[in-house]
Amino acid sequence: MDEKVTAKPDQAAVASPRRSPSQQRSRERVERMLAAASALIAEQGSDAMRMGEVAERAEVSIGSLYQFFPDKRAIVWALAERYTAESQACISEALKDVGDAEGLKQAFSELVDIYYRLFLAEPVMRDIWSGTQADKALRELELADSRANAEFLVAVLKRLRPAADPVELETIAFLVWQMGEAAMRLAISVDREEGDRLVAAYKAMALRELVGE
Amino acid sequence: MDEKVTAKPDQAAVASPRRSPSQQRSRERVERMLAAASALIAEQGSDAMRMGEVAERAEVSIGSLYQFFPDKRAIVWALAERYTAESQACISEALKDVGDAEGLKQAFSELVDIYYRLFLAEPVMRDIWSGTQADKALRELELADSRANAEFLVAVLKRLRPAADPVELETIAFLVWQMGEAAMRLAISVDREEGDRLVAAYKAMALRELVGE
DNA sequence: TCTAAATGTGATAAACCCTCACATTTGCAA
DNA sequence: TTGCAAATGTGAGGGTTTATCACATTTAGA
Repeated sequence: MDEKVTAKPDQAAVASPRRSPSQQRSRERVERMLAAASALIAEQGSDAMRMGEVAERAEVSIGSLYQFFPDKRAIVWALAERYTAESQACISEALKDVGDAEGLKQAFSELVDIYYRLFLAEPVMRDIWSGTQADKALRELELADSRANAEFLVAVLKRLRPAADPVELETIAFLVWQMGEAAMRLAISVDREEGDRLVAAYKAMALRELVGE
Repeated sequence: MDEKVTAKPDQAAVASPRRSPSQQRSRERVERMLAAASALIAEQGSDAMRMGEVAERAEVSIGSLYQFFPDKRAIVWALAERYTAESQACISEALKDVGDAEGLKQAFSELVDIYYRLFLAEPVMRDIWSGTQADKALRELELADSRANAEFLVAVLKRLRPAADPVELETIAFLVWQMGEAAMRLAISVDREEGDRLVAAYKAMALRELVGE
């Protein structure tokens, strides 16, 4: 037989640093690499980002880049992970003290606004979440993130509607959250005016789902 | 100065056939190319699809491939366009005779089911719409498609709620439609049971938006 | 001071996409 | 039928990019 077994690149493989920087020196260099990548993504998008450019801008050899990141996707992934960690903290904070329907309305509404502004202002985040669907590792990160955020919502919902079926609450929260991300992506890819309308419509729809009516 | 002006590939450029096949012979060959591409995408995804493989499987030289498609994305785009044309016809058909709220409920519900089954069964469509965000031409195609489909919905809504603000109806229809696509993408990337729940939840949410409550 | 581990380097292999100069086939007017 | 221009077909090779690896340098700590 002797089939070609060229080991197709396993897209699912976790994109973790191939070597974690243990010395101060290398930790700083890794920061520079990430900063360079971030800047390049902001300028041209992650697809057009070239490993050589990242190395050059970080004042590092291409070899050093691959010392800490197994491949190109791993760099994007590392940036995405930072964003998710940050935003989860923010979301958890915003929702943790919600006690009644009115409070949820307030908090959720603010959260949507914050996210929208973030999407409008952060080219890197925008680019990364756009490419999310094409990359298995990124998609999984986003799903996990979305589930975690939905969990914060579920906690609130359980307090507000203790009689409701937990599975249904989970489903609704997860769906509402994912739709929010979809709405943001949509909103930023049309003109500003329509985007605003779409976000407002989403907000209304989501609140109807979350607090009953 | 003498900057490098390597003409970054203009991702926005329309991906139309570089030469339309005018003879019967070449039209058949183009069909073979598309069929080969479709099969390869089904097997490994459009990202992993190699132009050489497409040519080989279509029993055509690599040069012939590029005679009719300016680049790799153009092949994917051509397949995507076929799908949208087909599905638009189906959607238009399903919605055209809707006269009252109950009819809309019925028709929309069936439409969602059909789409869901399609997403579950069609690896090619799935892959193409997944990659949609990363490719400008594809994103535009999907947006245009979504708008067109939303238009069918708007037509129905205008009949059912003649007093409502047209702009708001447009917004709602567009949003509901886009969320449907997002819900499908989400549903197929989790296990079947949860996927079913999510689609059902989406359906309920969408109907509440469309027919009032 | 000395050594093993950590880190740094860049030429180069490997994989792809796409072009181009040239060959072949087709449609059709004379 | 013949001749010819347009359409179509071909695949070796150019150019770009990702990623590797053998070797050089630096660091931590015994």
